[in-house]
Amino acid sequence: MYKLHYLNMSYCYDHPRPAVATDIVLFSIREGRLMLLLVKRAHEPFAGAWALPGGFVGIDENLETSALRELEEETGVTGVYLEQLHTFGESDRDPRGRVISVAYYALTPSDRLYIHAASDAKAVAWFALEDLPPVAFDHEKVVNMAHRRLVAKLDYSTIAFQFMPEMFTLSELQAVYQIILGEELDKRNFRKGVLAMSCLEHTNERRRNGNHRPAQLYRLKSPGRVEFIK
Amino acid sequence: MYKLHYLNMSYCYDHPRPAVATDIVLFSIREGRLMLLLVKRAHEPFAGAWALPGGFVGIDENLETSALRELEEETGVTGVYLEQLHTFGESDRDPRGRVISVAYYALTPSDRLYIHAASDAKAVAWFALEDLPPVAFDHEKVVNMAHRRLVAKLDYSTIAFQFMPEMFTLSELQAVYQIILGEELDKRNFRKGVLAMSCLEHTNERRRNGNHRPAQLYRLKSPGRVEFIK
DNA sequence: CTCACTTAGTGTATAAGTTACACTATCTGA
DNA sequence: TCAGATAGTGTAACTTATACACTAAGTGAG
Repeated sequence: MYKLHYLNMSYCYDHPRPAVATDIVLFSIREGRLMLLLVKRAHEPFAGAWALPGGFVGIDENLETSALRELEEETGVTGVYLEQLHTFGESDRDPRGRVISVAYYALTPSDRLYIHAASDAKAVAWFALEDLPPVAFDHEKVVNMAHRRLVAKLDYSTIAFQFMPEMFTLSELQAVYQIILGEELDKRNFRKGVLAMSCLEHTNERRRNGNHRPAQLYRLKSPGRVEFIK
Repeated sequence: MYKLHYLNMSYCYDHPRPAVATDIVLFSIREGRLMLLLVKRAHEPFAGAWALPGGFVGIDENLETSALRELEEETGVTGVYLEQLHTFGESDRDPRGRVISVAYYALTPSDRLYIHAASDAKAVAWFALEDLPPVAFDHEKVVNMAHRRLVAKLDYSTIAFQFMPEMFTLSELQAVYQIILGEELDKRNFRKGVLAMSCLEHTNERRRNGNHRPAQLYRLKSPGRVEFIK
């Protein structure tokens, strides 16, 4: 039976502490599919297996900072939209000992992705969500929760805009929604819906590609990537 | 600049680790108000100040277990509904050093509350949410997030049922919603709504108190306290 | 230069869901 | 038996969501 006292620091010094890590589920839309970024582990345990990018939190490092740093170190990806997902702390989730993982999910537009294996990750690659390889630790659980959160937030937030580049057409935006939701949406209702949020403004530019009418380019109204409804 | 490797355990042993704690925001409806449980701190820092119940996580202890244990040790309260809220990890949130806190919120019906100051808490007391004393650390932020979450979940989940005793009348349930939302609800629409969820069944018992028509008693349909929509 | 092709862009009628609203029912206690 | 108190019930108006088909504006080939 534990006999710990609340914020009695003697416990802090006298007892072994769990390690604290961050893990990141980075989503992006690529090749018309919802994909996420995995790194190939170089070391035991699970050496050679795919896993979420992540790593241990520095003693004076904020959690978000840690997540962004690990992501950059292992994959070279920066400038993503980041949100905390859940903290996974089952005492047996890491075979080497107690590791508590604060999981984040991140979103990035498809045009801002250059990735490279770095740090001690052997390789970095994008995988379609519905076609994941086996992953290390409890990372499948983390990925599933991140996906459920993403789908849920599509309905009541503007989170999907984080997948879009600076300027985009309404058809492109609709395609993103359809990919994440896995269903077709009605074009007119979709446009009515997103314009009713009144967080889009149309630029004076158009996208002309292919032998057809060029599409109006839109951007987010308020400067920066704002989320209006949490 | 950090040079940490992902799950390279050498980091774990070579570097100082943050302490990990759990904090619990326990809500209940009392005296017609939404209240939460605070403990008076016995030790520095913030000795004598009110704070959320909580404490350090044991090295082999699951996070939920830790939260429930701390709650019981410090306040005597058991058997609550518990859900993870958020993990607070700002590097300066505790004056003594790095403490990462996994915050939970908990709900309990008003009839199952016996509280007593225990462990090294000087005192334990319920406070109305809109009339909180100054609280230690970043606990005000934690409380605010817990409250927002609670209000948000009223709309799309059956979480409010966790405030109810085994059997309750629809008027009592409506009162709970009104207290949490801070607004009056239409009686007929409310009853239509909750009955449409079809997770209530009416018992054959009635509550007769006061000089008026007795009310039908309901209970949750499925055994246990189930939440249907996460 | 015009025609075939491709995607962009637009409005309306119906269905579904939400809101507003007032009276009768049933019990207690004087 | 009557006054007082809370329980319990339905409907019409309004708002929101859904289903649905054609015209517009480019490109490129013949």
